[in-house]
Amino acid sequence: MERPTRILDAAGRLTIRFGFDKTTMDDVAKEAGVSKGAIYLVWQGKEELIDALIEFEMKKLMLDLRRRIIADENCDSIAALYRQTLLAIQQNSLISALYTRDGKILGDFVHRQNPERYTRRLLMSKESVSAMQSAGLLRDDLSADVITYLFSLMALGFLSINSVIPVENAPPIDSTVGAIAAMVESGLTKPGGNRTLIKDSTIQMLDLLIEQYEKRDRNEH
Amino acid sequence: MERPTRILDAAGRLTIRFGFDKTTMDDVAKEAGVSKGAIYLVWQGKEELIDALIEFEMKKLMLDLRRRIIADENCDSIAALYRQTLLAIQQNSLISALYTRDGKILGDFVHRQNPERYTRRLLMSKESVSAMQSAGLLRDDLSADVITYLFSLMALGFLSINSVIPVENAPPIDSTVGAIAAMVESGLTKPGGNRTLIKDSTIQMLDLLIEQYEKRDRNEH
DNA sequence: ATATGACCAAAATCGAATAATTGGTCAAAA
DNA sequence: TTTTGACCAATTATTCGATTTTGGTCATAT
Repeated sequence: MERPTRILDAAGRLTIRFGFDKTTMDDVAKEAGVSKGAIYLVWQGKEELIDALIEFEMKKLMLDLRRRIIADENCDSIAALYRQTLLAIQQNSLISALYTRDGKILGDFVHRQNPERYTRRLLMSKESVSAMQSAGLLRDDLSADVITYLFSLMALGFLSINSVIPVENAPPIDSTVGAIAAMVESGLTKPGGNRTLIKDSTIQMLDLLIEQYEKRDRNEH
Repeated sequence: MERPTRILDAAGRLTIRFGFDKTTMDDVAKEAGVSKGAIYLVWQGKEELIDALIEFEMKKLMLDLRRRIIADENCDSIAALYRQTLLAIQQNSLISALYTRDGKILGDFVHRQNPERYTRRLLMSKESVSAMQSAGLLRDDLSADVITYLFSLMALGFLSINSVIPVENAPPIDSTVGAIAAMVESGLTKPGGNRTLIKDSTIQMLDLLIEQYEKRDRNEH
């Protein structure tokens, strides 16, 4: 594994355990098995390292989501897509924390910086929802804005509910996301419509995003 | 207005503004226009006052919800019921904070006490969901547990999303709850079924709960 | 009977001085 | 050239006594 990647990996591990605040450059260096100076050979400072870490995790998320969608042969509906998206985000503690604004992980760090910088909206943008409406895949008696908001709201609830209802009282994750997907399927999508392209076009979009991350990586070194 | 009620009112106002921690007994007395001793004539201490405040707000919530359901002549579906519930909770800052575990309002106080004491599960219990399934009102291909969880999860998302997406970027509340209700209607409920009793039986249940609060009030003084 | 607010002990807060840690650098080592 | 880790200024954490605030009481006033 490349050295910068090893460093980001270490930074990620420590950030999930201790949060941005309590993770020091020294810790990262030690965890990655390199000297502190080595970090500064790649990034300008802690802020740049964290930015890179988030990009790194976003890229990991996109790759994971891509893998999931390809593996799921029934992934030909928006509901199924949404379900894989939820599962992928939930697996990535850092992006999850970023999305739910988990104070434990974000700490004061993001608050001191421009907090807007550390918000991720993730897929299901207004534009794509709008496009899916036009394609007859989503019900169109609700505005694209509201549907997008609904997707965000359910994701937030799903990702943060375990701090309100302890996991031992919660149903298994699979049945929860399954139920969300079932509700979305019959509650937000439109029967019929041309579904054959959903999977392919989503993967294409993911490829585009992943390509962008890789291009940025190359430019920065 | 009764004096204990005036005190609870003052306590509520201050708690919403400053949280449990920063609200002192002196402040409450001053805000209520009574002496500090007067509070201790009614309650044993701060903890008891806060407990009473929460009961008080829960009762207000129930009364408000009752009023809403009666006023809404189309309130003959679970979706419509859920919608009024969300609106009612959202209007009550304190219960809302309790539900979402808003650290800003709860402060260290509830953490020092038994935190379980300060969690409210609110309507849509497993039992009532199960009953509605038996009555053919909710789809039964999803377990009552999961549907209950879904209701909790959406409520949590709805009540806490404004700290993730700023209100200026959010759709109006009415259209949001409207969309949630629409999604629940076609995504979780079953077409047909005997709806005529939904409204009446819910009001009956609320009356029972409200009666319990009033009985407890009478016993305590 | 009822209500008050001065009063008290305990807890929280402040402030300044001290100690420890942190992000970042760079001369020296590899 | 590439990498290191001792080093530094600056920020942050800690200590601890002084001060203030807080929850709670009760002799007194109404």
